[in-house]
Amino acid sequence: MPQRGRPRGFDADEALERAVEVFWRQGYEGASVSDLTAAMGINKPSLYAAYGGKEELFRKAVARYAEKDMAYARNAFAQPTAYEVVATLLRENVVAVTRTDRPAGCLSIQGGTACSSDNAPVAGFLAASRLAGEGALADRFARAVAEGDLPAHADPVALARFVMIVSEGQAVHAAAGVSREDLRQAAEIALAGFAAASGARLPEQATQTV
Amino acid sequence: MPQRGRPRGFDADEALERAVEVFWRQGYEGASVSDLTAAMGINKPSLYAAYGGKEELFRKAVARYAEKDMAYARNAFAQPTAYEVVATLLRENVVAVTRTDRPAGCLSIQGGTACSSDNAPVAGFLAASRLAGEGALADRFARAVAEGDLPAHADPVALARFVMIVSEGQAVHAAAGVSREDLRQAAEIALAGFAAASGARLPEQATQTV
DNA sequence: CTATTTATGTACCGAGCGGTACTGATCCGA
DNA sequence: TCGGATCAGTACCGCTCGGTACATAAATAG
Repeated sequence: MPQRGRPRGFDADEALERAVEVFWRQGYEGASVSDLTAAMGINKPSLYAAYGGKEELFRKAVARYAEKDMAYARNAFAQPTAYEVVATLLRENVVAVTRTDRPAGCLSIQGGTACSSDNAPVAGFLAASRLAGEGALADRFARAVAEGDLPAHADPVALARFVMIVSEGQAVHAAAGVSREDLRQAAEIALAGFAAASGARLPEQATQTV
Repeated sequence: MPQRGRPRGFDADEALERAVEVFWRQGYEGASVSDLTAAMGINKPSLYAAYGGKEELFRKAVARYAEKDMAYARNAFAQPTAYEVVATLLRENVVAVTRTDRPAGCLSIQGGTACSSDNAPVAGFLAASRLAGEGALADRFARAVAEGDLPAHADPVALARFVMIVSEGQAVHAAAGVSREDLRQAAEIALAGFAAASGARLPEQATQTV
């Protein structure tokens, strides 16, 4: 179907990308519509016509973030063993939250853990999406138990929770300015903890020490 | 020195306590001055006269929070061994971020990890205070190395970072509504990781498994 | 008593918020 | 070339923001 009417004067996908960065840096409440339109290079009515409003734009931004900036997580899930899943997840998470071409931390947390009662749905939406990722990881660990890759007594849900907690802590730390190398050390300690607590089969020799 | 002029019609300390809860639940930016005065039971001019302004009130609220709600941390630091310091810290942190008589999570994170550029000092202040706690923990671990309680090759700074990362993740998770018991499991995994990675002397038998 | 000092409560300030009405500009199809 | 459709830009909406002026109430000092 050919286009009808005047064509859009900006790239909606690229403008959304700019919005991602503003929300990431300033949070949902800290990002004003004026901040957003300035970064996106458009006017307010264009924002409302193309995305529906501030909250809808935020949800679209989070979706884009999950697809582009969290791609490493899907890659991690595809690793053959639970240990390698966690190793990839934690190490790649450290890289993701400390990219120099991106705001520090993670949009899912920077977006807002707390907010005014008016915006409570936003914080709830972010929390739910984080917990959804945790559920997917638990499913992956359950598969590992079924495959004998994790021992039968391992608790997939508890292990997934631990890994996500570490990831979230890494993101908070990164937002505070902690360096990639410093976070890497912490990731290795967490990985050792995972190995010790889960009884996971290790790829090489022993757990690392700091 | 006797009082001069009309006496204050409210308890400044109790009102500050109410402000702590509002900031904790809604974050710095999400808490409007009207929200605060309503919860504190005072009018705006009283707030400005007694505390100086919104940002000053927030700083006083954080100070009060650190003194009252983080008392468990000072208790943890006084434990005799590094392992017990971490065990107390992580376990008590789980309790602190899931109190039913308090907002979920931790003011230091709920207060705001990201915010508008106008309020950047607030986020920076919170990040700095978290990292200060991490430094204190690193000092405690350094003492443990000196005392032979941690092996000489243990890295106090890296270990402290790991523990704080887990604490922050626990707070984020708690704010998302995860239960105390669920967080406890994660704390035990982290503790096992600390033991495995640090080579700390354990109080009893072996590391726990989930 | 009056004078002084401090707190309270109302009413208000300029500024910015999220969101929109309206006027033109720019494309398509007929 | 013209009509319908969609977008762009300005200018504005009501509302709330953080913060304050001002008049009044309640205490002490003399």
